[in-house]
Amino acid sequence: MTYSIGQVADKLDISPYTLRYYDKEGLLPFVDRNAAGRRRFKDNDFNFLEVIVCLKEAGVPVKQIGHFIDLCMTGDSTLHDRYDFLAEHEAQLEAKMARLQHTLDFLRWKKWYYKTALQAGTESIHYLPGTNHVDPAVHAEFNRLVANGARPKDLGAL
Amino acid sequence: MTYSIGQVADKLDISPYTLRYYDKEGLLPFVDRNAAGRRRFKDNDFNFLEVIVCLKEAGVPVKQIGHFIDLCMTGDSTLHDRYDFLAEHEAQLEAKMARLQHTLDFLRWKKWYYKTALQAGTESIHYLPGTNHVDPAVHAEFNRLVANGARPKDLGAL
DNA sequence: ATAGAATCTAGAGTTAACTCTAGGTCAAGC
DNA sequence: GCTTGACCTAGAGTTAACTCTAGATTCTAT
Repeated sequence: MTYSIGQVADKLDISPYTLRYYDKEGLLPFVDRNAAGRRRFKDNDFNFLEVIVCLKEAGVPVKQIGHFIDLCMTGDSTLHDRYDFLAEHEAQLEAKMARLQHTLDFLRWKKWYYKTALQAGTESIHYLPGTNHVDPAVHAEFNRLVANGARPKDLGAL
Repeated sequence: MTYSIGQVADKLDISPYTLRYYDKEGLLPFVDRNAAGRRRFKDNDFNFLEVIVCLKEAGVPVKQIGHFIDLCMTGDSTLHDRYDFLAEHEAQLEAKMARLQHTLDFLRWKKWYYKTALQAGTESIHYLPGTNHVDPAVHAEFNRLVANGARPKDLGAL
């Protein structure tokens, strides 16, 4: 069974333009061509495509993905490099997810900040008396609620 | 207490170029200037900067962050819009983290794939007999190990 | 007082990752 | 047989987010 570029594009929810661009950048050296020069993807190619999509989602630049594909095409002598490549990007992704968790925590505290302002009808309830400056005690109060067992995600819900 | 653009840049680990670019894009309307026209950041400005950095990390485009800052400068009439804005990006970030978790799972399965190939000295242990095509049973085997309680993160460790 | 560092603006340059255009070939349905 | 749509390449265009340059000004430390 083989697939045209359009069929692959539909399956992966990627445009044919993008697939050709990936090919130009060396990400798809495994794809066959028919007599007329059109790309014919095989079932096994989806194993590579899956990896490409995964690395893209992980934020790996196209050039580096191309390097990984090069390693794949070279054979068993590169197994260790391929392992290291994946381990490196696993670590980077773990670090990114930790950062995003902090970002999410912050977003939730700010949501609570606006929820309480909204309920009071004015943001000024959070200001130091006689200023437009946020009272640091407000964040401390939020943290206290969380420390007492409230879930950040719930605190911000209207 | 006020801070120069360079001091803020150091604190936030952002270049002064980038801060000026953000200003040009309307993200920093709250920053004062001294008599010579130089930016003077106040302590309270860090509340805004924190939000900007958070939204950037969450992947929100600069233009949209500018819109949020506009809402902030307008006053209490926009409290609901600001709440909705944060709620929307909270949801988007949650979705992104779920996708990244899948990506991480995939990366770990591939790491295990290469770990086992490495231990065998050849990737061909994963191929269907007489082909260069990966046996789908290999992924199934990994899933079985996970279902039996192994942690994906540990399975790939050398 | 003065040298060197930091800042200012306007605007040009860079980079990554697409995204599309032009001009042509190929294939499937009527 | 002919039309319509999918595909091809080469290369131009786009967009976001910086990043830097030039030329002028200002601040800081001797």
